[in-house]
Amino acid sequence: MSQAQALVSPAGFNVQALRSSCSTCSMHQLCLPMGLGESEMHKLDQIIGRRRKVPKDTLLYRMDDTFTNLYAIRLGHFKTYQVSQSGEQQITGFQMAGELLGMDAISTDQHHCDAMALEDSEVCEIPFARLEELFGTIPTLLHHFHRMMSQEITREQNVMLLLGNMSADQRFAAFLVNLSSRYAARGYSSSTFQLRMSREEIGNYLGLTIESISRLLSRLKKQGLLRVANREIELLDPVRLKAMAAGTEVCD
Amino acid sequence: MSQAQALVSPAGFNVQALRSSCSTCSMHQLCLPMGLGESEMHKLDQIIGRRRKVPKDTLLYRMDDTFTNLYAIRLGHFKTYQVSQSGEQQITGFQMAGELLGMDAISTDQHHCDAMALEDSEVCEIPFARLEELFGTIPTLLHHFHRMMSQEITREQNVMLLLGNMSADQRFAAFLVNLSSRYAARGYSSSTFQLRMSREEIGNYLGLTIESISRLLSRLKKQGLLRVANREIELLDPVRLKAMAAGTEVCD
DNA sequence: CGTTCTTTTGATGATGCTCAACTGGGGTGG
DNA sequence: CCACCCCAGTTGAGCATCATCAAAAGAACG
Repeated sequence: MSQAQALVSPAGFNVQALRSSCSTCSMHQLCLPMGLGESEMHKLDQIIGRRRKVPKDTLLYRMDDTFTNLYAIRLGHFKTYQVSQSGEQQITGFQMAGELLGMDAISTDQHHCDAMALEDSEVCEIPFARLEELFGTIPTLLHHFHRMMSQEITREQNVMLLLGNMSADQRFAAFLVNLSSRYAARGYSSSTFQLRMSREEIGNYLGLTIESISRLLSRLKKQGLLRVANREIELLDPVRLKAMAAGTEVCD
Repeated sequence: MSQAQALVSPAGFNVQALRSSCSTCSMHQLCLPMGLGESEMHKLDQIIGRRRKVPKDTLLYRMDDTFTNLYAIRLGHFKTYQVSQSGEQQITGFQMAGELLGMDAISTDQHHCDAMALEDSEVCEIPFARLEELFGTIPTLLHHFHRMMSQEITREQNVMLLLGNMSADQRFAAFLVNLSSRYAARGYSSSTFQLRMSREEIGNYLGLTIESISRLLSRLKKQGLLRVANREIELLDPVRLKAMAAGTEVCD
């Protein structure tokens, strides 16, 4: 029975339906199997474990858990955060469909952060040991995996730049522009989208307080750069917003 | 002619002498060849290009350079920094012997930052394409490479934590403690070492100004936590310093 | 031994934080 | 269906931390 059939099985719920299949996944051009041929993608499918649902506010993994799987986000949004020695949490990233979770755990075989679903989500479990075996036979896969790890490194460097020497205005504008482009890459609107995270979470990520985020939103709204209704956001002037992130446009 | 012979060749300067050899390198237990056997290390030696000298204040590579090599630091210290759109630079890391430079460039085949020597240094050029070929035959090497990339990711996450919600005191203490442990791992004193970077560079890295760093140094000196003479540093009370980094000990 | 660059120290000020009160939307129970 | 509550978010006032500006002192270099 093919997986496509399984997915429409009249039985409704079906264990087979929970098996992941890269070829039928809308994210496969952004995710690990990018650039693979049919047969290679099939090999990858073989090692990918179950598809796992992660309800909102639930942990996918937790700091110090032993590392066995990477997770590809199939659906939904996550946040990853570290907890400092003094108990403060620092959000290190917001991840969306097509992105890979858990790469920071390879170095010590222990996860270095918590990963929590911001909404009901689904991930594909990828046993890392078996993935490494596959690398030997599919160089394309290996190369793309390296690109994804490298991309994570540069993403974090950009956040360091943001936290290290950008003003509150710039940080927030950069944050919105970043979200916008990631939604665009997924075929969604680059101008209208829902924030999946609270103001507090945005503030934490950007090294600011919830009050600052709230004020920032109000000001950008007043300046006609945004339309805001709760977590629904519309970017009215992406060009000026980018200029603001770059520090060209001063927000007054 | 063996490489060991080449190194002591009476001819003095000698092209062979500039060939790298992992087995004779004091850093090989920290660096890429960690855990490799004799023959595997030899294979790695085969692909490693020349050993390259990088004089102080010289760029090893520059942002937007096309990526062909990773670099293993054999000797010396480097800084990597990004330049923001507004022209500000943000130092993203200080690297020392045994560490790998250039991993952020894999994702786009272009370097994403500048790498500059903080003192006269030497690196081993590692052609990445050939390294990837080797991965197919030496799984241990591949696995360790993944660990090194992953380690870079967690390192950066720690910096995000530092920049995102630590006070100036905590940042600076964490910085010193980090240097200390890295020197310890290399067999140097964990309490006495030379800062290879200027106060300005420290400040830039930590998201602070040079004046703040200077004041911080003066205060820690007055409190008896440090001895400072120019760039020579002695940590007099590592325990309290760690407590300060953790936010337990308040610096008054 | 002068020149230049880095560092130190002091005085002042702005950005973003803290604390506090208020608003509004969504869910729940009467 | 409405009233109420609760939580997330908003707004305001005052304040702290760290930045900025300025000047002097000290190291490094030729």
